[in-house]
Amino acid sequence: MAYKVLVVEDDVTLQETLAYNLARQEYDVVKTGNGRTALTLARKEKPDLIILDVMLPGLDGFEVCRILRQEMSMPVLMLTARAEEIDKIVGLEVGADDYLTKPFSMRELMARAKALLRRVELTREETTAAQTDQPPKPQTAVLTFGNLAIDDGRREVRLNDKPIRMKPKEFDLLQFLARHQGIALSRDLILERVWGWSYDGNSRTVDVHVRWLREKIEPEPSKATRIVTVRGVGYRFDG
Amino acid sequence: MAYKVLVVEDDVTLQETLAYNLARQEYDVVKTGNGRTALTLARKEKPDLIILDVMLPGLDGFEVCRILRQEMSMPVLMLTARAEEIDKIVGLEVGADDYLTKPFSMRELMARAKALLRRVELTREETTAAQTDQPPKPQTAVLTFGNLAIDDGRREVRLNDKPIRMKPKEFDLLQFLARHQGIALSRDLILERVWGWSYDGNSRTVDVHVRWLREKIEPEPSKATRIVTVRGVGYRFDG
DNA sequence: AAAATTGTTAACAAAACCATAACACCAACC
DNA sequence: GGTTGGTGTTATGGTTTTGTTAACAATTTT
Repeated sequence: MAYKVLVVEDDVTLQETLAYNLARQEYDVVKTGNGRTALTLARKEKPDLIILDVMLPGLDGFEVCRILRQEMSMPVLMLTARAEEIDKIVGLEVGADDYLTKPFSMRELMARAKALLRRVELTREETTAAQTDQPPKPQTAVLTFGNLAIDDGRREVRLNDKPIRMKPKEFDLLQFLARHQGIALSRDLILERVWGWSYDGNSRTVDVHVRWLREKIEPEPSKATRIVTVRGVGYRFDG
Repeated sequence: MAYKVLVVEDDVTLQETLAYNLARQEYDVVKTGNGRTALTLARKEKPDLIILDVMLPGLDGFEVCRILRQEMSMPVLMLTARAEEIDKIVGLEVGADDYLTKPFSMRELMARAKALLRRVELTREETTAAQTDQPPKPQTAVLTFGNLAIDDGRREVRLNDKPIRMKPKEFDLLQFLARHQGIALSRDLILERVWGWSYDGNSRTVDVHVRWLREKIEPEPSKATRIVTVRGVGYRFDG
């Protein structure tokens, strides 16, 4: 699922640049230039990460961070123009998780945001596994279906322990299908999750890729038993 | 005589903040953002205390600490962003004297630094006369993959027991890949971990370095089997 | 100061990838 | 049995990604 990022920055141009770049990474973006609104939004939207400027009209970034810290635990990345403020930012007093001093490169900001979100991912897996008593599906391990193994870490698919060459999209698609094994998935959903929401194209694309997948993992591609067609809907992966 | 403190932190701003605060306490400060330079400086300057960040480009803090521990005995205070690393830090594996998790307050850091230096003062008095003239015995943590050995301690790569000349970045890169053997690593991740966060350049840089590595460790560089390309992602080291 | 070494970038070549179109097929409904 | 709409299949050309080399800049060594 896409991460949600709250951008709190009163400089309109910077705010938009940030939002644009984050959106390009397929993050959901919520933005505001006001400290008080930031609090409201944070409570309502429960973002996975907050990018927070220090200099804000009204309630400043320090305050916002401090207050949020008492209520929630999402990581906060602070932006500041003054190096002297850093003590305060990463210190106990405010307690941000990371910071950047202006001017900063967008690349670095993205890298750091990504790093913070990686941390979220780890804890998220732990906690969701604890909550649901569903069969815990470790996202990192190897999905195995009989003689078929989908190895996340190596980004490799093996059939009878023999690695099979997969194109990137093929791997992503197979992984997505396999992760939702036994559920009929619509082409639209598949497109959205594997190709990304910004993809604007023909849903027949899925068919073609499914065909290629079948070629590689089905003994008889024309009589598919693993990736089954669900007429009127899309496809379903059966172990 | 004033104490000498070595600050190893790649985040320039934090590095400066640390240096500034230490200098205010009348300590002599030597600083670097690079793990390897840290080793050199430590050997040359023989500081009384080292403040060492874990996340460093190239040689990370764990390594630096581990290597130094075999040669010298000054206290090491480690900085980390992740609570999970603590066991490792204070455990035998790394053996730091103290640690702080980011974010921390400058006040607390200063307090701990002072405490560690107090300990130095005591031992210094006791042992100034009876110095050990035993040369440091570099113990080898060697990653071995068939005929390929990556010697952490000596910072040397051997193919069929014959040392191979490696540029620093090449070694760092190879080491990083080898440490995460069997996992597909994205160019972004590689850049972040080997070149550092603030690196702002082209990800093709990785390609070029990989090429050079392959030239040195692959029998047939164009048909790489050790450093495998994972299309759409990056590279993977297979033993 | 010259020379060697090293890291980075640019530019081009080569390979892989993928969306789409066009047509064939099939299954359900009338 | 024919029609219709959904799905299967294949080929293709444009795009993206990666490989490779060389040149340049920066650094270190001599």
